[in-house]
Amino acid sequence: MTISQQTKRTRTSSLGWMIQRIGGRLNRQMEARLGEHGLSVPQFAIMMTVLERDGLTQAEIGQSYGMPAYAISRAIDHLEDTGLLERRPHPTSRRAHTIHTTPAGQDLGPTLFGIVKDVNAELAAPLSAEERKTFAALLRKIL
Amino acid sequence: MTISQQTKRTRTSSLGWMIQRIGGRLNRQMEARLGEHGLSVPQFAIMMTVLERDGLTQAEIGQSYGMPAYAISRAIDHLEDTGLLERRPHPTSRRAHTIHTTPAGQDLGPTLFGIVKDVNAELAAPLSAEERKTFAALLRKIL
DNA sequence: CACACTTACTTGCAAATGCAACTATTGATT
DNA sequence: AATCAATAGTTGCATTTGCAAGTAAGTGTG
Repeated sequence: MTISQQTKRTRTSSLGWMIQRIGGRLNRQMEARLGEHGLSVPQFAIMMTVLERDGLTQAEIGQSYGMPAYAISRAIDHLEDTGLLERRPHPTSRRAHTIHTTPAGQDLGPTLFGIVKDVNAELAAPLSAEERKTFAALLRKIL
Repeated sequence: MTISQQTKRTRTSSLGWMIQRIGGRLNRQMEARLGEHGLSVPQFAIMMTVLERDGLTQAEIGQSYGMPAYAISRAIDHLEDTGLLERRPHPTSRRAHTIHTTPAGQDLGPTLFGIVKDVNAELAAPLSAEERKTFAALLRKIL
């Protein structure tokens, strides 16, 4: 087999390659939609985490999304600047902060859910209801 | 339903969210493995494309991977510096280049295939042979 | 309580990225 | 042939990212 054929085979049969391409497309779509509200994808991820559970520390947010501490730190800087989140002193530890949504942050929730819903609908469009269930189950196994 | 529950639901039931997380993990694994050979993920993608078909123009490479022209331009700068690829004048157009592997670039092929194979094996590990086929078919539909 | 060790978070700096503007061709229109 | 638009590729500049080092606070051990 030639190198060319082998490469093509490696690429077209690779689960990872396909996931990366789909992920890239997804990312661009999310960036486009979130950009309208001045949010980046990492900022959005943090917003979702804090909307789900108010009062987490930065370290806890990082763990829940697999994001390095410095990225959390800087993303929250921005989110505080734009008034969507706020840092408050941790009740028992003086070095930690707890992170809370502001009213404006709360208000943004439904918009964010809507974006996720739209992007997912577009993603899943080529699949039947049955296939979507199967696909979700397989993703959950891998995750 | 509270905002918290709604957020959790949005996150855990979202195909896109899961794909993003898997994609991120995949990316970190590839970065770690490729880093040993001084390659970034985009550089790797270009190497694979050129190994598959020698003599493409930069624009063609960009289309085949959905990468903007400036990224191709700069990635090839690096790949030329490290001696894996080379630009040659296009036979009919004086503004385009054709991109070719050097002997060193050819030699790297098998290593790259090996990395893709390893990372994919790890990714697919939680799935049975049957499930892998199903998963690949579903990914192909969405791609 | 002094010591080293870990944890929580921040920040300086270098490299990577994205956008928009740029040069140089080529193609299309008249 | 002269003009205008589109294409191929590059580059300056601002923002983002990642690493490594920094500060400050908490933990554990003798």
